Amino acid sequence: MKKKITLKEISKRFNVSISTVSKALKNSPEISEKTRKIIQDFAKEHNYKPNNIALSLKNQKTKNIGIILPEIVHYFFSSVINGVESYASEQGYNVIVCISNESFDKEVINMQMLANGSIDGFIMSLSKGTEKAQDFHHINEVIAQGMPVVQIDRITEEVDSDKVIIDDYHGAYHAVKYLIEKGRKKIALLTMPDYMSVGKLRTEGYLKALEEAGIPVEQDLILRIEDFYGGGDQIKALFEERSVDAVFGVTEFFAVTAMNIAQKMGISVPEDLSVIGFTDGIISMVSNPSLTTVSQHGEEIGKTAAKLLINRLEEDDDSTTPYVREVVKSTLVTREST
Amino acid sequence: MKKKITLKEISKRFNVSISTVSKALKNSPEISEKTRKIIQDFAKEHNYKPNNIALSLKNQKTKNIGIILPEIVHYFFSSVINGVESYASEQGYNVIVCISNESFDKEVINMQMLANGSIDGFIMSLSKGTEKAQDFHHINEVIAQGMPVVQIDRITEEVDSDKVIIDDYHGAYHAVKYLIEKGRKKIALLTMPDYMSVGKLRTEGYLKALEEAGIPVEQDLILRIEDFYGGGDQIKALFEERSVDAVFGVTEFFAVTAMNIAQKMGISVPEDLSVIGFTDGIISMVSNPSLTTVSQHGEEIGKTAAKLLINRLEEDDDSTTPYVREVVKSTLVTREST
DNA sequence: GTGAAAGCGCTAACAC
DNA sequence: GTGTTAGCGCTTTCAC
Repeated sequence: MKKKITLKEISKRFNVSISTVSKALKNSPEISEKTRKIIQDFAKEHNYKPNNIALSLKNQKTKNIGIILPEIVHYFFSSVINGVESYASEQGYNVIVCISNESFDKEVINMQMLANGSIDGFIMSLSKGTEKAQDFHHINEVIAQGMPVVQIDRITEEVDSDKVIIDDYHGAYHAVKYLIEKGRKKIALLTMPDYMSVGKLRTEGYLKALEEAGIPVEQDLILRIEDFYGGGDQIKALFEERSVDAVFGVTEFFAVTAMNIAQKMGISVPEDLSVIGFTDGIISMVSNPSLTTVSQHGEEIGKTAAKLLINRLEEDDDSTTPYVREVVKSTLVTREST
Repeated sequence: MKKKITLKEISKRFNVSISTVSKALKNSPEISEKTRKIIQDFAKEHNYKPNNIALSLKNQKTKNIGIILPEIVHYFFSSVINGVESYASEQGYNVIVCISNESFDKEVINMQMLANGSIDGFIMSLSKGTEKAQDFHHINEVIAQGMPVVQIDRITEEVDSDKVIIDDYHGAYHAVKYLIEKGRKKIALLTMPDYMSVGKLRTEGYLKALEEAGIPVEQDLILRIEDFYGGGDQIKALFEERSVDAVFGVTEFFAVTAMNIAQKMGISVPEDLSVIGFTDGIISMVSNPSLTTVSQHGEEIGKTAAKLLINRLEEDDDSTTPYVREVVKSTLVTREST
């Protein structure tokens, strides 16, 4: 078996027209049994497969979906891809992955590149840069061009589209409430700057839980960490200056970092300090002690988003299903750190 | 700005032919300055961009590269994607990601799906199933069809292609040698079954280091773990039955698991037990104590593979550059666990 | 300076 | 039962 074979070549081989071959391969009753058979046999033997590009051009659909994420070396996002990929491939779709690296510019370029026919629709989570800039024109443009977009996790209400999120607010609220029920009172919050949508919501959940329990909010127990893979110094300073009996980190990384710093300072976890993180990834499972976390169910988010997008792609063009907002429930996975 | 606009529509708008528009947009001197200007202005205003699919069909190249990996929720593989994506997007290529989930069948299906015109070439790492089955016909077939393949990490010599690997053998050898130099003598090996190419090589490196130091190999210090995210029971049994003063795990996960089990049994790391893992991921950084590892430089592997592939795609079809084998050096990153 | 036509690979309505 | 034709969007050669 060599080079891919085309309808044209098969048609030449048997001195018939291209359309005869096409029909024969599709088992059309228009074609005589005999002709069908020889053509099908030949095609099988030469492993004929229709060219995807030609089909895309003809059908005006690529059967590709684009997914744009801020980063990929991160448990949550890679499990999202996993979910998207698994549902998409079941449905005969391929997944084109672009990484914005948290950069607004790269996000814009990626979108424009893919929007020129390479894909049928987008699944995306906003980059840090985009959330900071609050500029969403690139997303609204592709939507205006008739290309469906499903926003996930880091979303904006400035763009009208399907959305899949977790209940960040309630997830955080329940985690902090759990700490309070365990008798903790001086609960530190390790969060992101407020322009990050998810950081803001999780912070609000924290505040709500404290308020409800009648615990006064102390601003110096709240650390806003700019660098998602940093914060060590700030955390250390906090432990040195204040007495703290629990930590709620809005990422897995923040929580584990806090736990390690505490242990090095002789603070034992969970006896002296309870720790809860967000994102139930591998880090949480292998940390020592293992980390109690709010599980984000990334794979389910990905699957849900893919389902929403593909449904929309397969429905009639003129149908005008309203946009939906799916909320995937987070769950508290308790382990040794609390 | 609405629906994507085509050359045809522009041509109608100005009552010129399609080819005139095409040339005008390409700034061809054949077209009068005046015509060029009005067409270009109109195109800019309507945000005209040529349709990628049409270009692909015309040029017989898609500017997409396919990457097939056994899994993605894994630091090494996601950093490989990162590397591939970053180089590819610099060069104007998109990346289509497929996940075989360690399954032979899914690997075959993915390859065939992509090979029908969706991409120009492959980057791939063999699934566990494929290594077990030792069946590589699907790969040889796409190569026979003229589609370049770059194998990375988990490779086979049964397929003649470009390859990018790390020096698994030497990486393991140096890690174990390091343990020996630290005075360790009863060094356990946590490895994969031998049909996994990388597991086999790392095992050989371990054996070589022992041999060189004159330390007899003890088979019951060698654990072959079938489940890449398991092995806890086997490890526990080992620690209970034998006295061990060091552990070399061929994955980060094996090493951290061993470390945690040891600590729970009251064995202190690194005093009583030194631990080294493979793959320098986030787990290693946040474990407590942090883990000494053999860094695999996934991102560099991805970048190198992408470079190799794209170079081959852009060279003349008839040029016959011999296949190369790039070896990315692994490095030992020492941390608290040794 | 502009346009017609062929071709990339495929499908489908319509002839014969 | 088989073939012709047009068309998806674009490029490019060749005519005018």
